[in-house]
Amino acid sequence: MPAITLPDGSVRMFDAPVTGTEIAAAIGPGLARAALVMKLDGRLVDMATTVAGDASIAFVTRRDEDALEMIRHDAAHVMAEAVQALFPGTQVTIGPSIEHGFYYDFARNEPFTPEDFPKIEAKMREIVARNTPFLRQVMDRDAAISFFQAKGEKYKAELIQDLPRADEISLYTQGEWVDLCRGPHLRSTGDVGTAFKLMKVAGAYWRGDHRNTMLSRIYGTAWRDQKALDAYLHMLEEAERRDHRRIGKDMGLFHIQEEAVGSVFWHPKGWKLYRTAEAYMRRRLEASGYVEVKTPQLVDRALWEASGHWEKFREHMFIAQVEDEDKTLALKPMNCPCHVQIFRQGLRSYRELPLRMAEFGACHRYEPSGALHGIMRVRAFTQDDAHIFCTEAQIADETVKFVELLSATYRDFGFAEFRVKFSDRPAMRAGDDVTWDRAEGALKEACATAGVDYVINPGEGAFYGPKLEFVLRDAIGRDWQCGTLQVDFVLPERLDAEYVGEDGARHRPVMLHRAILGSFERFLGILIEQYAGRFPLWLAPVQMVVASIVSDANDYAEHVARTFRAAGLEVRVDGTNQKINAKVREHSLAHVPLIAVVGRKEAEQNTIALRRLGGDAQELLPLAAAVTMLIREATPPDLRAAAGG
RNA sequence: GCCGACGUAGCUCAGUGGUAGAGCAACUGAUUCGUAAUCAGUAGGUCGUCAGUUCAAUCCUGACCGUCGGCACCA
Repeated sequence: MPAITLPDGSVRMFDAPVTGTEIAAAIGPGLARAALVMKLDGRLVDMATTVAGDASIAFVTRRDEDALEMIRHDAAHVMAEAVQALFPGTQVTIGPSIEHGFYYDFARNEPFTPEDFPKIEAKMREIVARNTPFLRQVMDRDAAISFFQAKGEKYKAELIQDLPRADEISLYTQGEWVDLCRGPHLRSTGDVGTAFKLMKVAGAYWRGDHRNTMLSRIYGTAWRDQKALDAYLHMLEEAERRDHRRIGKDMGLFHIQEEAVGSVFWHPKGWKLYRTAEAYMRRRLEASGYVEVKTPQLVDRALWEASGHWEKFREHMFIAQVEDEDKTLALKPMNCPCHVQIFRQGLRSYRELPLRMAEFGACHRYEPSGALHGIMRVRAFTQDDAHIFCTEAQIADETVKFVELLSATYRDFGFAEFRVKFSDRPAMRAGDDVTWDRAEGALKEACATAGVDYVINPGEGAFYGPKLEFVLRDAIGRDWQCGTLQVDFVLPERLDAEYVGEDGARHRPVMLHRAILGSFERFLGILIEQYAGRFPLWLAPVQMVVASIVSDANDYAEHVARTFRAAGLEVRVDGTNQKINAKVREHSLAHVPLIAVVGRKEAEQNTIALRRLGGDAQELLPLAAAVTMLIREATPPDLRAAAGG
């Protein structure tokens, strides 16, 4: 006699066990049509699930977020059936739903190409139109293994073998086709709908391990309806326009070429942007009690051996030899060992701690070729790096201070939101477990004090200590680690850093490795995408163009430019022989925030006609007043309070 | 590094087994014009590199380099 409680609190009695389908039908024909999946005591189950006892039930319709995930999951099943129908001999492996869609990994000797998509999509539409129910079936573990082995699906058999003993093995059939799946599923293939599209093919290692076979992955996207699909595809096009590689080229910010793979050639405008960011960081660090240093690029192998990098990191290091000397040097992949060398000069006192040592350190790392990505992932980059030498008792306080500094910095650059990951001990690590316990504990405690919400990122810590990763998202939705804070008990030990304590004895300091932007290259790449090249005035590499209407006004245009330049603005003059329409268009497309238009009238009256990017209004302003106003607007955010703005 | 796709003028792209085209940009000339494209002309390419097939290769084949999308990696 199940009593079914519905989301509105009402209770319905049934005199025998009922399926979700029957409950929905009992409530009304509209719900019976719309209900795709049932939430049984908070757990998603098939509509065909029988409810024997009292339960609370909610029905998921197409509009619910859960439904979208299931549409995607089921689309993966539909695609798998289509692929196996079209390409006999292909084995299925796994096919989950993901953000915006789904994928399925297939084992096939010949990889798929995008040219196969139309065929597969057509077959998928057939399967959807066929509208066969997804039927759940529980099978004995050994029977399931032999079932899949008999079908030649050795990957599925392997998956079942590794499933926890306690787990029920469920199979889902859709017509003739059957797949191992935990479920739940929509009612039938028709519920998937036709708002899907296959997007790309890719290789992917079986079980994510590069020692395993490479499978052939097909990515697809799926939505509730065509409108949502179209909106998504449109969003992707928009995102492509924001791509920092595209904008970097269009705006002439930087380039990369074959002779220096993974290194950036910064052009004047890009370098101006870089310097603006660097100057900002330098002011921030000075105001936060950091001292800045500069350490060598090329350092003898001996130091890297002492620090542990030679052992753990050598294949990622650029090694340099000199002909006349029997020495091996390496381009530094990190700044930390060098900073310890500065710390070790002379005898340090506890009174000097915390010692915050910053460097805009240029590092080189031999990154795998497949990892390179524009200026976001490069082999030569500059970190806004610093190492805080402190006592264990100071970790929490320094972490809190750091998080505050990082938040203020991100906010000033226009990133209101960022995510934090806590990466704990990796498999390959230096230091014993007791030390790791202490380091992780201290960092967690500090996070609690700083009020930082984080997600655990298991096993992803640095080899010398746990870390916090501050993650920003690019235009295409990819996450990038920018800021980081790492607790390190190991390196001070290895490199023998010590200070004299209050007690007169020698002690080991703790090192906090920390960066806010991470690498300038990566951060600027994300910044470019964030603003799609339309930077706020203080960051814009060219802040103003003075455009003359007639050549008679060119001298005045130069005068205007000189006046603004003297006040600190980056200004160009466009005195070319073009119509003002063309000039406005050109500089607007180049994302110049301010266009000062000057003709005979402005020259006579000592004014400018100001036009701002993104608007078509014109403001006629006396030159002197415009300078005062715009210089104030162009003040970097950290200086605004001081400037009274 | 692995799987796949791609590489033609500064940029975006078209094209063909008989050594290449468009638009924009550039340059020259004319035009002096009031807020998102003035007109005309000129110039510009070892078709990523190296081999092979062929009477003939930018096109077909292979290797390499690079880029792009994933996977793996990211101290």
